[in-house]
Amino acid sequence: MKKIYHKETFDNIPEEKRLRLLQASIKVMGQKGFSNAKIEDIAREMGVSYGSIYTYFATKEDLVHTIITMGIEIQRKAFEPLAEYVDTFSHIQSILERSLKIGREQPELICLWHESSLPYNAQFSDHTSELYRQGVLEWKSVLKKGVSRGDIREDIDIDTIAFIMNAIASQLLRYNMSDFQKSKRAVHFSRNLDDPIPDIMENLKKMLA
Amino acid sequence: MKKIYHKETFDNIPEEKRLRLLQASIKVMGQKGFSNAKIEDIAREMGVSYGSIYTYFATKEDLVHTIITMGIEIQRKAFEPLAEYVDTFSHIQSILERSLKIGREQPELICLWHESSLPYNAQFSDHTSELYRQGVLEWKSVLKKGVSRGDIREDIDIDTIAFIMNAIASQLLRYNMSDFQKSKRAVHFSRNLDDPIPDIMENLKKMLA
Amino acid sequence: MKKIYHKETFDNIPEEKRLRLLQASIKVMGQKGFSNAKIEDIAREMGVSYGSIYTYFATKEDLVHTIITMGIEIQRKAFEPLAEYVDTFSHIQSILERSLKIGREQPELICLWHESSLPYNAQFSDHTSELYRQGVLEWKSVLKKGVSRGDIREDIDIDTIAFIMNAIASQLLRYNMSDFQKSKRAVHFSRNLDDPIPDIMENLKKMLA
Amino acid sequence: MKKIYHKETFDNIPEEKRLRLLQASIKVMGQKGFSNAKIEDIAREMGVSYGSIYTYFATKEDLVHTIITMGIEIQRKAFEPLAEYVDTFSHIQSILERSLKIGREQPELICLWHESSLPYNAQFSDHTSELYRQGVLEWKSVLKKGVSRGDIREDIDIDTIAFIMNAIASQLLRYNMSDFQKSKRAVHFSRNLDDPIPDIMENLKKMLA
DNA sequence: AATGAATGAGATTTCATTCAT
DNA sequence: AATGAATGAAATCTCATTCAT
Repeated sequence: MKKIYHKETFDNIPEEKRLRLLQASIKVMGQKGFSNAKIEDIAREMGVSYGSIYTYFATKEDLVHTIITMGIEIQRKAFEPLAEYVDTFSHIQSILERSLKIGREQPELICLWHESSLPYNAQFSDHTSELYRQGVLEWKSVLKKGVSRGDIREDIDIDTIAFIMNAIASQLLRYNMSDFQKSKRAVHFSRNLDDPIPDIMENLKKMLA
Repeated sequence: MKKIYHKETFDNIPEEKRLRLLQASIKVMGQKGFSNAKIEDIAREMGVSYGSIYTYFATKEDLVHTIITMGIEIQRKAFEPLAEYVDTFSHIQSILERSLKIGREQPELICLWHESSLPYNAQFSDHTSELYRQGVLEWKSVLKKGVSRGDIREDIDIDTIAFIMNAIASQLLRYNMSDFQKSKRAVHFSRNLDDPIPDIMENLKKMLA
Repeated sequence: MKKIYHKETFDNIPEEKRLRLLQASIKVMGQKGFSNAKIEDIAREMGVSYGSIYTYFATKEDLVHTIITMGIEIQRKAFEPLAEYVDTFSHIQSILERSLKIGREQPELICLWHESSLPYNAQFSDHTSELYRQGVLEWKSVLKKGVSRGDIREDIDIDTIAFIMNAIASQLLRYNMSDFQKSKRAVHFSRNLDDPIPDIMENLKKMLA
Repeated sequence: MKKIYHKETFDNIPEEKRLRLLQASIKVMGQKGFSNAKIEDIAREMGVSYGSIYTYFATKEDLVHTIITMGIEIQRKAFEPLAEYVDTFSHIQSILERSLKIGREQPELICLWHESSLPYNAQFSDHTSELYRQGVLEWKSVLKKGVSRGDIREDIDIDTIAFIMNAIASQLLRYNMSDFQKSKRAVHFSRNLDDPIPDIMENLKKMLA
C-alpha cells in the first residue's frame, strides 16, 4: 500500500548501517535544507561514496521521501501515546515535555518537518499527516478522559482546547530548532528560558481545572 | 543603522513599481522557496528582464534580504498594535482575527517567514525578530491591561499566557499556508473549519475571565 | 506542423552564425556518433561555451533532432531533382555523381544518416523519410521518362530498377564515409578506385538501353 | 595471428552457454548500440551477474570485439559460398535470398555490422573486412562462371556488376533492420513489399542474360 | 538603465570497473 | 568463478551572474 522510495539494495544492507545512513541524511538535510544539501555532503556524512547513494535511491528526491517516511517510522515511537497516567495534568505535562525533548534531541528532524510543511514541499508533507493526526487524537483523548475524571472542567470544548494544546506543543517542538527560535525565548520569558513547562503547567491547571 | 541590501537604482524607480516588484518577488519566493525560485521566474512575474534584477540587487541573496526587510516594512502596519478596545476580549479576538486574515490574504508572506525561521536561513530571520518582539509585547500589554481592568483573572502569569496566545496566533497565521495545513483542520474540528476563532474565544473567555 | 526542437534564441542569432553552429555540430556528431560526441566537444568545435548550447537547445537530444532536421533542410537543395537532361543516361550519371560528391564533401552528414537509420535512433530517422522518398521518386521519374523517350528498354519494371538504382546510389553515398568503406573499394575494383561511375554507367547502358 | 579479446575463463565455459552469452550480447548491443547498451542490460539478457562479464572480458570494448569476431565466426557459415548451382540465375537468387533471410532472422547482427561500419567504430569494423571480401569474391566468381557458361552476356564488366549486385544484397540485408527501413519499402514498391526478390530476379535476367 | 544572450562553476546522475565476500 | 554492492571519473544539465549592445 505504502509507496516505496528506495531500491532493493537499501533493504539488503544491515539494519544498523541503514539506520546510520538515514540519521546522517536527516542530519545534513535538516541542517541545510532539501535544496541546499548536496548529495556529496550527505555521502560524506554517511561515510560512503556518493555513487553508493545512487545504488540505494534512484534520485535525490527519493532520498528525501525515504528519510521522511522512514524517519517518521523510526521516530513514531517517540510520539506513541504515553502510558496511562493517574493524574490528567501529569499526562499533559508528559506530552509537553516529550515535545520539548524531541525538539532538543533531534532538532534536524524538526527542521525537516518544518520545511516539509511548506506548500512547495507538499509531496513530502503527505507522509507526516498520519503522525500529526495521531498527536491531535491523543490530545482529544487525554482531555476527554480528564473531563470524565473530573480533573478538567466540564464547560470547555475539547476540540478547541486540543487545538490550543497542539499549538503549544508545536511551539515547544520548535523551541530548540534554531538560534532564531532560541532568541525568541528572551522576548517571552525573563526567567526559566530553558524550560517553560513548569510555568505553562501551573497556568494551565488554573485555567482548565 | 539598518543595512541596505539593494542598489541605489532601486530607490530611483517609482514607488508604485517598486512595491509591485517586491510583491512579485514575495509571491514567487513564497510559492517556490528561496532556493527553488529562479531569478528568471521572479523576473517574469515582475514583468522585467532578468538582467534588470541585477541593476537593482547585487545578488539573489540581497534580493531575499530586501523582500524580507522591505516586505516586513510593508506589512508592519498590518501588525501594528490595534487601536484601543474597551473590551479586552474584543481586543484579543481582533488580534487573532488579524493573524487569520494576514495568513489568508498573504500566504506567500507566511511561507517566507516560515522558511526564514529555519536555522540555515538565520541570516534572513534576523529581520523578523523585531516584528516578532512587537507581537509578543502587544500580547503582554493587552493581557496586563485586561488584568488591571478586571477583565482577566489575576492569578495567571502574563508572560506564560502571552506565550500561549502567541502559539495560537502562530497556528492561525499558518492556517491557510498550504494544502497540508488546510487538511489538518479536519483532524481538529468537525465544524467551523474555516473560522475557528469564535470557538477559541468562547473557551478563552471561560479560562481567562 | 513540423515540430521545432530548438529554443527561440536559436532563431535570433544571425543566419551566418547559426549555419556555422549547425555545421560544427554535424561535424562532431558525424565523426564521433550521437552518444560519443560530448556537449563540450561540440561547444569547442562551435567556438562557444557549452552553456550556450543550452540556451539554444533544451537537451542534447533536441540538438540531434535539430541538426538532422535543419541539416536536411540545408542539404535538401543538393538532392533537388536535377534540371532536365536531354539524354536519360546523362541524367542518371548526374544523379550518381551527385551522390558520390555529397558523400565526398560531407562525409559527416552521411555518417549522421547512417547512424540515424539504426533502429534505436528511430526518433531521428523520421526526419529523413521525406528526403528518401524524394530520391526514390526522382529515380522513378527519370526511368519512366527514359522509357517513354525510347532511351530505356520497355520490358523492365520501373519500380524494381529504381530500387536497384537507389541501392547503387546509397553505396556511392557511403563510398567515402569511412576508411573501412574506402578499403572495401580495392576488393571491388582493381582500377578506377576513386571514381567507379564511368564503369557503372557503361554497364548500365548495356543493360538498360 | 588473430587477436583474442576474451579471458581464458570464457573458453572454459561450456560451448552451449558460451554461444548463448554471445547471442545475448549481440541482441542487446544490436538493439541499443555499442554506447547505449549497458553492461547491466547485457548481463540481464545473458542471465548472469554483471560481475561475471568482467571474469570473461577485461573491458566492455573487448566484449564488443568478441561479439563481432566470434559473431562473425558463428555466422560465417551463413555466408559460405553456396553449393554449386547448375543455373547461374538460381545461384544469384539464392545469394539474394540468403541476404534477405539473414537480415530477417538476425536483425541485431545487421545492426552491429551497420554500426561498426561507422568511422568512429573503425577498430571493430576491421573484423568484418574478411567477410565482406568473401562476399564480393563470391559474386565475382558466380558472375564469371555465368559468363563462361553462357548464362550471362559477355559484354559486361564483372567487377562492376559485382559491385551492383553487392549493393543490392546490402539493401536486402538491411531490408528488415528497422521500422524505418520497413517504412521505406512502400516508397519503392506498391506490391510484394515483403519479398522483392522475384521482381528483382526477373529484371536482372532481362538485363544480364 | 534595460535587455537577454553568454558564461562556467557546480549540481545531479550515469555507468564502466573494482573489490570484498 | 560468481556475485552484486561500492566507487568515482565523467557526462548532462542548471542557473546565478556577467557583459555586450
